[in-house]
Amino acid sequence: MTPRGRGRGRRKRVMSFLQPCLLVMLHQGEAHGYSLLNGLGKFGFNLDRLDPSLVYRALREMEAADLVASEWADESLGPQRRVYCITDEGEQALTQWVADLHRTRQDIDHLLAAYEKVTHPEYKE
Amino acid sequence: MTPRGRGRGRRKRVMSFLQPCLLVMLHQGEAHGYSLLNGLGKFGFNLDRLDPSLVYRALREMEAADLVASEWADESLGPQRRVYCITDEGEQALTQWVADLHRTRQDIDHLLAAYEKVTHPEYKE
DNA sequence: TTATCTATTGACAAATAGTCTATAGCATGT
DNA sequence: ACATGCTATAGACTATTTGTCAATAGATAA
Repeated sequence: MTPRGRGRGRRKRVMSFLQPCLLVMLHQGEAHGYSLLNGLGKFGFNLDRLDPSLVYRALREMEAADLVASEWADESLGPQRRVYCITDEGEQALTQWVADLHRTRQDIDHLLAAYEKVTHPEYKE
Repeated sequence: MTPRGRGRGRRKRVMSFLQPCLLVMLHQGEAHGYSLLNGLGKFGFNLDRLDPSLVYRALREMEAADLVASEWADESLGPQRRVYCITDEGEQALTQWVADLHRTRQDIDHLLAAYEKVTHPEYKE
C-alpha cells in the first residue's frame, strides 16, 4: 500500500527552521512551492519525511504576514503553480532571523562547551 | 500590583533548549529545581521572562522519561526542595542531544552561509 | 482510463510551549 | 502577631506550533 512514505517517523524540529530556510531561498530568487520544497534538501531536511503541506502552509503564513508575495504563473505547462518572491518586509524579517540564528548558534556552542568541559576535564582545582 | 514581571513578551524558543540545558547542568552535578532555574541564565535564558513552572514541568517530564531521578531533601532549612540527579538513561539521552545540537549547529551555519553568499556576492558569472 | 507526477489546499489531531494561580515554609521588619 | 517577600514546587488551562491525512486537479505516460 505504501501510504505516503512521509511521516511515520518521530517528530523533529521542522518549522522552527523551515521559515528561515524558505526566506533564504526566496532571498536568492523567486520560486514556486514545489521547487522550494525540493530545495530544502540542501538545508538538512529529509525530503522523504517532510510533508509538503508544511511547506505550503509556511508559505501561506508568511504571505499573510507580508514576508512574501505570490501570484499564479500561467505557463500553461503542468498544473498551476504559485510563484513566490520575498518582500522588503521579508528581507527585514530575514535579517532578524539571521541575527537570532547567530545567537542561537552561540547558545548551542555554550551548551556544548559546558557539556564537554565536564566530559573531558583537563584540570581539577 | 506588578503581576509577575514574566511573560508578556513575545514567544521564543524555550523548551526546545530547556531540557538539554537542564540535563547538562545535572550532568555537572545534582541540584534542585530552583538552583537549576537560576543556572539557566548562563545558557542564554532571560530569567525575568522565564516562568519557573516551565522548568519544574520539564524536570517532571524528564523524570517521567527516566532521564533524571529525584528525592526530597530534608535539610529542614527553608521549604522542601526536590533534588534531581541525572540517570544513566539521561546521560545517553544527553549524548544524543549533543549530537543533534552539533547537527543543528551545522545546519545553522549552512543557512547563514547561504544567506551571506547572496548578500555579499564576490563574483557573478 | 488508469496510474503517476507535479502542485496546492484544507481539516484535524497531537505535541509543545506559555500564562496564571495556588500552595507552603521560612525570614525579616514593624 | 502580622504583612511582606523570597525560596520552592505544582496544577490547570490556553495558545501556538507541528504533524498527519486526505482531497483536488491538470498533465503525461502506459
